[in-house]
Amino acid sequence: MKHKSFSDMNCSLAQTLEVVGERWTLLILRDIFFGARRFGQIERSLGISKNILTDRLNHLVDEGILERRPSTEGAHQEYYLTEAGRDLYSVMIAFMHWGDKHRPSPDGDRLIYVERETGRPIRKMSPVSEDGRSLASREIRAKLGPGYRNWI
Amino acid sequence: MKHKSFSDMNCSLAQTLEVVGERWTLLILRDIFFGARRFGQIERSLGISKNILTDRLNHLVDEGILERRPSTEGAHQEYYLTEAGRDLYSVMIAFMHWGDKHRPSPDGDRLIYVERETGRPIRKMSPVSEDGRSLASREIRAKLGPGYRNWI
DNA sequence: ACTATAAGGTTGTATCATGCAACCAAATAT
DNA sequence: ATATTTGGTTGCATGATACAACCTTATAGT
Repeated sequence: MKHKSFSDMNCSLAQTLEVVGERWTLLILRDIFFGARRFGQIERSLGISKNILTDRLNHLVDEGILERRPSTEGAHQEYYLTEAGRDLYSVMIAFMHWGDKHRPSPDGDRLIYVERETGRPIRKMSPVSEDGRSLASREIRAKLGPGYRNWI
Repeated sequence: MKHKSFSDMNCSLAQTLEVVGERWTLLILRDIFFGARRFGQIERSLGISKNILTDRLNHLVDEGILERRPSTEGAHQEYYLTEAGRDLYSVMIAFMHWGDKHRPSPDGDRLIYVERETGRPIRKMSPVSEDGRSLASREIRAKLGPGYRNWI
């Protein structure tokens, strides 16, 4: 009676949830996106149990999201995002923007994402047309692609 | 010894995870985005246990993501996305696109998201500058906003 | 009218995941 | 030489999930 796996679900959402869908995982990645490198930094920042953090970091390394590297100074390990890990930035920002809008702090946005070069805020995450227009959910439909095998 | 809550974490990501971060939740929303309205449709589509589906649907209604409405024909209930629910489309597509890229089907993309009007594919989800350029994660930084109270 | 079946759950129980405390070895600081 | 920090591992108690059984109401079949 194990927990059901999503990995046989021929669905890109299900596949992604197998990688980053567990409790704590996206919060760990948040810390690493914001500069955390070491086990103890993440542990203190989140108040997560050591064994859970160990499990999650190992899983993320196994899945190719993080890379574990020995520090150049000192004997500890450091965790770095791989390219696949950096590609999760869109997912993280989409979560952040939803929370900013629908579960706001009474004092305003907690973080503002800006272009590094110009300092100008980025757009709220949203689907975007080829030519750069933001699209609402009802302006979009899903077409079956070559990798489709039924669900629903 | 309850599971730790994220809701005192003054972080938009943590707040959003309290709403849609549990196992199954995003898959349930996927089905509803794709047209499912009834308990049984979702149950059969996902192979989820009835009691878990009941819990998740109630939670999503409580959180203002779904609206439960009696059917006009027949006596069953139907579930509809609220505006806050529809705003989760960005989150779902971001997950989907990551899975398409990094956990692909051998046969190609499973679903292709297109503009309803023109049929042209939308862009891959990515942060976008004010003037519509897609941005990589290293082209972005987070500034502290008025609602910031420390973590990390 | 009577029976069968489907929809939409609720309830119990077994197992998995999480939280917490205790412990530990190696490196660093005093 | 001793104490502390770091980065874990292990064991156990509790919460979450999976599954089967059951239940009520509504619809379908005869």
